[in-house]
Amino acid sequence: MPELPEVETVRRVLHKHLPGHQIRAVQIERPKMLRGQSKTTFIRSLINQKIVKVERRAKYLIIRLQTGSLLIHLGMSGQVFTSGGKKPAVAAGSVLPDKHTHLRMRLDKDFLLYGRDPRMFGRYQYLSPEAEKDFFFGMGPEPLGKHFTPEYLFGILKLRRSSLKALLLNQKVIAGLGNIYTDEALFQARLSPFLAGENLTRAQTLRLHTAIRTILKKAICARGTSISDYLDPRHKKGTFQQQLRVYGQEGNACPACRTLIRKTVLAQRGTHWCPRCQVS
DNA sequence: CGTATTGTTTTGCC
DNA sequence: GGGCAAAACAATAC
Repeated sequence: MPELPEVETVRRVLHKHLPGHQIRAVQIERPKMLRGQSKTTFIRSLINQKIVKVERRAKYLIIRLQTGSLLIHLGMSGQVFTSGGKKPAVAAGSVLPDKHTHLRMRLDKDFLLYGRDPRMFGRYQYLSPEAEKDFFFGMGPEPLGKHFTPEYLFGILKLRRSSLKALLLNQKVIAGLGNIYTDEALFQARLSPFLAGENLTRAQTLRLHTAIRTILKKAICARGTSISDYLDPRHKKGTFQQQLRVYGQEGNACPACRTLIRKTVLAQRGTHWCPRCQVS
């Protein structure tokens, strides 16, 4: 379930290894992953291009090329694996590429890059320099960036009647939060996920702003959350699952007050909260 | 075999 | 025309 911290972890690993490499061959096994873009256009756009750097916007990986970029969204179960020199892309005991490996790229110096996605909720896409401007238009600020201020958050929540849960998941409000970090941030801020944005006080907004940034920074430090299948490009698990306080903790005691953590559906998502700590 | 899982896009209502 | 909610969509594990 890659959200901002997982995608950022993947970005950092890729950025360490990929820049300077040239793309020699591209295979795409499941054209559906291209979301309508033609396979030939995709391959023709990538081939012989040199990778300049690897960036991230929201939950999107941007592998920047000399001309345009390769955009990767990991969806729910997406993984990117690389290997270079003597290091295999294949973890000991695993079989790669397998039937879920939809993207295979050979770079120079026998460097490999695989895209794997069992549920195929993710996407691979080539973006021309012009297309990229439109693609991210209207997306909310990066929560760890300078545009995400308490004033911005207060201003945008004030206008909205939706629940905090729905608003934090809305990428036009804030970019990069998913289900796990939304629930964790609301718990840390001691705010009910049911609370409407417009009812938030300045003090509560400040708490939420701090909580979002703190949780994301901690999760990046922990290299993300590996609950079911998330792995970084070198097959390394994250460790933030050890620090989850509400997500997946239904029926367990709240770490702050020992009340049992509850779970319900809100904004069409599984939502975890402490009914005592998160009352308003 | 129905249910749960999630992020993005689409649809239709107000 | 924008906010909002719900559905659609992608596919698998259990």
